[in-house]
Amino acid sequence: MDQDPPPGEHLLRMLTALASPHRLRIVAALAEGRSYVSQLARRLEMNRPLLYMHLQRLEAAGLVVGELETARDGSSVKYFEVVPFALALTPQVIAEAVPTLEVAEPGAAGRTRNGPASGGSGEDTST
Amino acid sequence: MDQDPPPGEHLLRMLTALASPHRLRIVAALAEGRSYVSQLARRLEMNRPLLYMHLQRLEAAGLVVGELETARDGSSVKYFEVVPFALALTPQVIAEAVPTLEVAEPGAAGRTRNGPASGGSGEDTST
DNA sequence: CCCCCCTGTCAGATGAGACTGACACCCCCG
DNA sequence: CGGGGGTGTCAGTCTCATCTGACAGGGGGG
Repeated sequence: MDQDPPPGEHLLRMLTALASPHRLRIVAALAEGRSYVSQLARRLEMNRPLLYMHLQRLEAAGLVVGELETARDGSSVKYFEVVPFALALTPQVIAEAVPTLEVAEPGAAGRTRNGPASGGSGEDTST
Repeated sequence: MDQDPPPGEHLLRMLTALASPHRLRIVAALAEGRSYVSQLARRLEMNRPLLYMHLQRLEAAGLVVGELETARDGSSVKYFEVVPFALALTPQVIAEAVPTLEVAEPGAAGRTRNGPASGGSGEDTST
């Protein structure tokens, strides 16, 4: 089940996951130590369902991991902790990752939005 | 003139600027060499106004710079090129940048949602 | 003169994500 | 039994970024 997500897709996923003040704050909070959903919701003063969604997004991007622990008393508590990721973001990295981005999805929805594109004017390869 | 944008704000701006397949593609294209708007629009097969907006966003984040050059014949061409940025993205960096994020809109919204102090509930410092 | 290439900006339609309140369910404690 | 956490999920609303077509210029060349 461990497929290879193209670098471009993964990069985009990480960026979209982090491009949100709430999610940045969540990561920062988890960087100080693991916590469970309800507690974190109180700490950050946000609704549980909302926090839940953000956590799922972060987890989908591989930035945090959640584990449902069952205490001895039987109560279930879902702990989250941050993954020690390290992403060097440079134009070079982006340039190498982009070619693996899926261009657009034809097929489904009948939007055959074919573009005549340019009229073939001066496409030069000048520096 | 040269004010200090808080690290958190700047970080968020860069992330939101890059969290878009189109903008990633633009950066990748510019990484191969400078280009002007119309040419880039043809190359990436997107509308000029749209590309224009994305370029402004990238420029606002300080990831690219645009310069309006006037050729000898008087025609104006706006060239863009990528800025050699290098951002190391780690939980640590985020944790340090987040405290400088503006919490929310001040003034309005009298949500004095002050925590009734969750009492002595389970605010544990467990690891 | 008309045609072509370029920049810059806008009102408006569209869609995706953010956000809320409520629900079903579990388990312990008084 | 009732109350108090905790998780997981849902339908619905609402805001905002995105995307499009069109416009108003500036300037060169056949």
